[in-house]
Amino acid sequence: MAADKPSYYITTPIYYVNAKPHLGTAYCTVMTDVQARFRRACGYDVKFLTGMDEHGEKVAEAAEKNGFDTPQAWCDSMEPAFADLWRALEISNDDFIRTTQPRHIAGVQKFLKVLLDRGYIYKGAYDGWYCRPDETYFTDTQVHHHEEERLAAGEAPADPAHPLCPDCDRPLERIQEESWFFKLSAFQQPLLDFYAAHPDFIQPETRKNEVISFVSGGLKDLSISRSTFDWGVPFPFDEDHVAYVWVDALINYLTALGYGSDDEAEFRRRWPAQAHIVGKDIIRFHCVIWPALLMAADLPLPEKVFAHGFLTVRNEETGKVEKMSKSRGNVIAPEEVMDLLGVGAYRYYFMSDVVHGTDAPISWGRMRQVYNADLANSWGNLVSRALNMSIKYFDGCAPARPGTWDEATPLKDAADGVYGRYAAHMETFDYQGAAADIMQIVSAANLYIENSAPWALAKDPDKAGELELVLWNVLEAIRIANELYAPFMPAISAEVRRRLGLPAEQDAALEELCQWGGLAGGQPVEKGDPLFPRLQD
RNA sequence: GGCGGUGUAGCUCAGUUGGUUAGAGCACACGGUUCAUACCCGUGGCGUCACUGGUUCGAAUCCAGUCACCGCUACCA
Repeated sequence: MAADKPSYYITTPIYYVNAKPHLGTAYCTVMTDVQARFRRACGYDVKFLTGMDEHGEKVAEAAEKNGFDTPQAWCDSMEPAFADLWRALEISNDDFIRTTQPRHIAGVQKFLKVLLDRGYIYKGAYDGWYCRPDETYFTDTQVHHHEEERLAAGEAPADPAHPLCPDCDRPLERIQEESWFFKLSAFQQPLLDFYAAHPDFIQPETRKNEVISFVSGGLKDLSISRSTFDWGVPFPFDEDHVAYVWVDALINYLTALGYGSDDEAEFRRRWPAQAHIVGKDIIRFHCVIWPALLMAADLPLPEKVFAHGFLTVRNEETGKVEKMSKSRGNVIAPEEVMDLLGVGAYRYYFMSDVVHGTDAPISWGRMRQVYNADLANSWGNLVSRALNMSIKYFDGCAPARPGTWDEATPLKDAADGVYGRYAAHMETFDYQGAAADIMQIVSAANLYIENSAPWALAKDPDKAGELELVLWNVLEAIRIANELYAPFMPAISAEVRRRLGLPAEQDAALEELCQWGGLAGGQPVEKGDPLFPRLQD
């Protein structure tokens, strides 16, 4: 926890406890992990937070339905599903917050008190439609409009006493209840001003436009308490009410830093967060409600909200792109992908072959292509052929760094400046671009081997110096590419480092590690089994 | 209904303020090589740049309209 390093605080959403983590959850978490690992490599003091969202009526119901004595016991039983998958996917989160933890509850209560003291919440009455499963209120016009759409689509009219939820199509209830409201309406202009002053706050741009257009349309005060059930954080000043799950959930980003505890040092040091990674479906909460809540509490706003798109599936028979759904039977589970590709390639595929920020089609065929082309043929095979020649021609060792190491070669040219290009891509979550930057080195190395034909040099004793230079160049390029790959494929990179005879821990910052000439050479190396065995059709 | 986005080779995508024969990677075909995971290297074909019309000496790139898909939004403006 070096105090001299700048803090980099990055989060995933906290995932809803009732659903097991699926491909999309894993996608978001891996994306965040890659950034966290990249930032650590760059020398930041990173805190990477993920966790579980455990409150709400649906959770209480699920607990009962599944025969658990308490909602808490149900939540506890779900935790391993997340913990196990994250471990399997090499997720390097520094903390795992659960909204039922005392630290979180204390922080939420403090936050609510602050809002009350500052005059941003008030008690009112709500009269309208309520979707119990979604724990969400709807206005008459929203409900009416949805009904019109359904009728237009040829569906049967709903029971007027129970029209259907615009979100989930389940029956709504008419509810009159006392509720606490947050003065969201007071923040319309402050939010618009903030978006204008911080053009990078919401990315990608298209999401920013949506948010601005939504806020420009006017904001209504938000009901932030529920009194029809009690599985939630109690209002500290009104015990009949529990906090609306979203308000409860958003505050996790603060409570994980100790907000509301006896020691708020970490909170003061790390807040505001550098990045919240979220799915496009929850930008409203992260780009409107959350900033407004923070403004109301007089806290600084996060630097960036990055909204990724959804993974879709290309139907390989029809060629059409489909949403993943149980009814279509096209759901792909993370475990299935891991079984085919292994963890490193799993991460590499989703990070390098999908455009983050838009909906992105995936397919088994594409996975196999990317795996074979990039990982088996290009990267894995490069490592394999280089180590093999090194061992064969240099007695089991890497060649020593030649005196002319600093002279221009195609590989030195390819490596010079790669860090800058790569880092620029990584910082904007353009992992596809970053992966392409690395692949340029890999391709250059394969080409360089071909053109310098070390196997021919090895046959001529007079060419020993040249052979040494060539192979050292190749291994040095591999060393650098491998460091750049590390955020994508941590375990694979560690293994390549080991085979190269390099220390497991690198204490220099990534930029320094990518400087040409770092490989001293002379150390024993090991070929090992193929890193990415080629997939056969 | 309004606002916005997307539509470029079989696949995933680039195409800057309009300018020579439209690009990359993968896939495919052929040739070369052998250190390597039948790998790597080279060569090649592949596209009416969704459609129609317009502006221009010249448009994938600008304008209008049409179609398809997607997102946000909506009591009228």
